[in-house]
Amino acid sequence: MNIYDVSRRAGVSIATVSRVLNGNPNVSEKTRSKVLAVMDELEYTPNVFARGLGLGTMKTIGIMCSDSSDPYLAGAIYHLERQLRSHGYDSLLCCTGPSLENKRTYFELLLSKRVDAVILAGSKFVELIDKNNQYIMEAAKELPIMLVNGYLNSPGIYSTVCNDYEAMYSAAARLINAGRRNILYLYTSHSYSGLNKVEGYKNALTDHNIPVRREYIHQCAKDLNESRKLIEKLSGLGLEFDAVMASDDSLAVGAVKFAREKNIKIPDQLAVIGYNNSILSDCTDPEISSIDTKVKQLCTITVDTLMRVFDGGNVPAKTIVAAEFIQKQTTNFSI
Amino acid sequence: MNIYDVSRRAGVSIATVSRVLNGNPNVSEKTRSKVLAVMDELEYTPNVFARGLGLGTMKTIGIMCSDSSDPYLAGAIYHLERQLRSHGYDSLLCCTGPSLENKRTYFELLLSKRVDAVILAGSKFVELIDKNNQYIMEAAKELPIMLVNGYLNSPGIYSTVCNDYEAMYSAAARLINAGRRNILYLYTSHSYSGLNKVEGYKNALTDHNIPVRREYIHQCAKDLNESRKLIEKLSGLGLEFDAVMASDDSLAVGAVKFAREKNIKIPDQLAVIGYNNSILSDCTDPEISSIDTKVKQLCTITVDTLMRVFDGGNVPAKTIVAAEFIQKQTTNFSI
DNA sequence: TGTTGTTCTGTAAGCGCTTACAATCTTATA
DNA sequence: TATAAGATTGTAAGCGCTTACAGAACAACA
Repeated sequence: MNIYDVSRRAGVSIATVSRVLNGNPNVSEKTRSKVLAVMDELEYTPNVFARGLGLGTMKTIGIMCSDSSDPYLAGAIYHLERQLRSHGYDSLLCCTGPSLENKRTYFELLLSKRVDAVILAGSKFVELIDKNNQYIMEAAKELPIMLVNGYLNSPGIYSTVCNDYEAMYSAAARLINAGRRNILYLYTSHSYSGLNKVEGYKNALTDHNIPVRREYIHQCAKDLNESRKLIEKLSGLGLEFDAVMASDDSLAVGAVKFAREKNIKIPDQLAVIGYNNSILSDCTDPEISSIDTKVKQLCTITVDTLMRVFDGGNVPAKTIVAAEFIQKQTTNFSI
Repeated sequence: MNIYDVSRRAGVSIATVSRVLNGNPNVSEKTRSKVLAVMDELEYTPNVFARGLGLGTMKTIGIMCSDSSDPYLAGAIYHLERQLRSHGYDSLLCCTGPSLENKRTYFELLLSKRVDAVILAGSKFVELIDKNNQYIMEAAKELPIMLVNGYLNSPGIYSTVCNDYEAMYSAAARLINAGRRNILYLYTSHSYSGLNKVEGYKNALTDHNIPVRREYIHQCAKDLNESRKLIEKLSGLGLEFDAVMASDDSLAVGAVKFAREKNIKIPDQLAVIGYNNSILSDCTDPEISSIDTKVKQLCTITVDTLMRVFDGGNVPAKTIVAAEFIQKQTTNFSI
C-alpha cells in the first residue's frame, strides 16, 4: 500500500497524490477530493521513512534529561511532549541516568537520529566549565538546542530559565525579615541554576548584614533521607539553625522529618523552604513553603521559542520566567 | 556526506560500505578496517531515514501513557527507556493527557510513525469493555503490543502485571489480623489492576467473615487533597473506620493528612496502607506502609519479552511479578 | 479562431540506503 | 597448472516519497 496504489486507483500521477498529501495549493478541488477519497478507502498511510528521506526531516525533537522519574523533570517532559505534539512534532526521549553518564555519547546518538532539534531538560546538563560544552555548541551550528532551566551563551542555543537568583534572594529575605539569622542552605548540584540559587541566598544575607558562613552551606544528594541524615549530623555537631532552605523539595522534606523526629516546632523553631513546589512539598505535615518554578510555562515558552526558530524568526537567546513563592505552613509565622 | 563519499574515499563500492555498516561477515578484515577508518575520518553518520526506508524499521518503540508526570508512570517510562536503549531501540513518547482523551487517535498516530512495537504503560489504557479495545487488537496483528500493568487476552498482545489481587488480599488480611474490622477502601480507577485490587480487598474480608459493605468502598481522584476531603466527608457523615487502604499512595497521603488534622493516632486508631511504594509514601510522618509493585522489574521484563517476540521466540502472553509489602510506620502496630 | 497567460497535472530525477545476483579474486585440490 | 569451491566485491534494482521542470488543459481576450 503506497503512493502508487493511490495514484492508480485515483487515476492521477503520484506527484498529484503527493501534492494532496502536502497540502500543495496547485491541485484542483475536484482532484483533491477524489484523491482524499481514495486514500480513505484504501486506508493509506504515507511511509514516514520515505517522507523523511525526501524532506530531510521527520518532525521529531529529541528530549534529553538525566533521570526522567525525578518529579521536576517528569513534569517538564510531560509538558514538553504535549506541547510539541500540539505543534505536530514527535518526542524522542533519551535518559542518561541520574549521574549523566555518557552524556555526550547519548547526545550524539540523538543527533544521529536526525532530530530537528534537541531539548536539554534540567540544568545539570550544561557543565560549568565551558570547555566541556564544546560539543553542544558545535551541534548548535547544525540544529537548534533548547535548554530548559539551563543557560549557555552560544549561537543556536536558546534558554528558558527561572529567575532562580531573585526567587532565592527574596525567599531568604523573607526568613531574615521574620527574624531568622541562622539559615542552613542545602543544594544538590553545582549547576547553572544551582549556582544562581546559592548566590541569591548569599546576597540576601550580605545585604542584610548577616555573615555568610561556610558551615551553613552544604551539598546533599537529592534524597530525603540523605538530607535528613545530613541535617541530623550537622545538628549533632553543634550547628545551630532556625531555618532551612533547600534547592529541591526532596531535601526540604528531609528537614521536616528531622524536625518532627527531634520534636522541633515548625515554623517557630525551624522554618523550611523548598524549591520547585512539587507534590512532595504537599505531602508533609506541615506542608512545605516552596518556590513554584512554573515548569509548564517554562516548557510552553521553550516549545514556542523553538517553533519561532524554525520559522526563522528573531528569537531571544534567553527567556526568563518569574518563579512564585508559595506560602505554606513551614513559613507560616505567627508573628 | 553519504555512503558514496565513503565508498569513493575508501576505494570500494557502496555495497561494501553498507555491509560494513551492517556487520555483514562477508567482508575481508582488511576492507572492513579501511572502510571503518574512512568513516571515522569523514565523521560519517548513516542517514537513518534512508536506512529506515531500506530496512522498513528505524528501531523505535512507541511508549504511550496518560500522564507521564504521575510518579508511577514516570518511573515506568524511565526504566522502559533505559532498558530499550540498552537493546539499541529508541523511545517515541506519547502522552494522551490525564483523562486519556483521544487515546485512539494518538495510538494510531504512533502506528503511522512505523514504530516496531507499542508499549502501553499504565493499566488505565485497556478498557474494561472489550469492544473498545478492538483497535488495539487489530493493531496487534501488525506489530507487538506490550501492556505494562494491564491485561488483554488477544494474540500479539503481551502483558506484564503485578499480582495485585494477592498483594491487596494479604495486605487486607494483615490489617484484619491486627484486629481491624472497618477498613475504608479508596481507589482511583476501574482499570484491570484496579479491579484486581478491590477484589483482593473484598475477598480478604469475606474469607475472614467480615461483610463487604458498599459504604466502605469509594472512588477518588488521584490527588491527596481530594482524598483527604473525601475521607473527611465520610467521617463527617458518621462512617467509622480503623484503617484505610488505597489503590495509590497519593490517596494514602490524604488519609494520613486527615488523621493528623483530626488528631487521630496512626496506627493505633487508624492504619493506612498505600500502593506503589512511591516517594510520596516516604514523605509523610508517619511513613506509609505501601505495596512495592516492582516497576523496574516490570519494565525490564516487558522489554525482555519484547526482544524475545522480535526474535520469534515462544513468549508467554502474560507475566506476573510479585509485589512486596513494605512495612512502615502506618501499620507498625504495637500489639 | 488564434494567442497568451494561468492553472493544473505528469515525467523523471533524485533522497541514501539495502540486498539479490552477478562477477571477480583466492585458495585448495587434482 | 588447470579448475572447482569458496570468499569477497561490485552492479543495479529497489524502498516510497518530494519536487523541479515540462507539458497539457483551460479560460480570456483580440
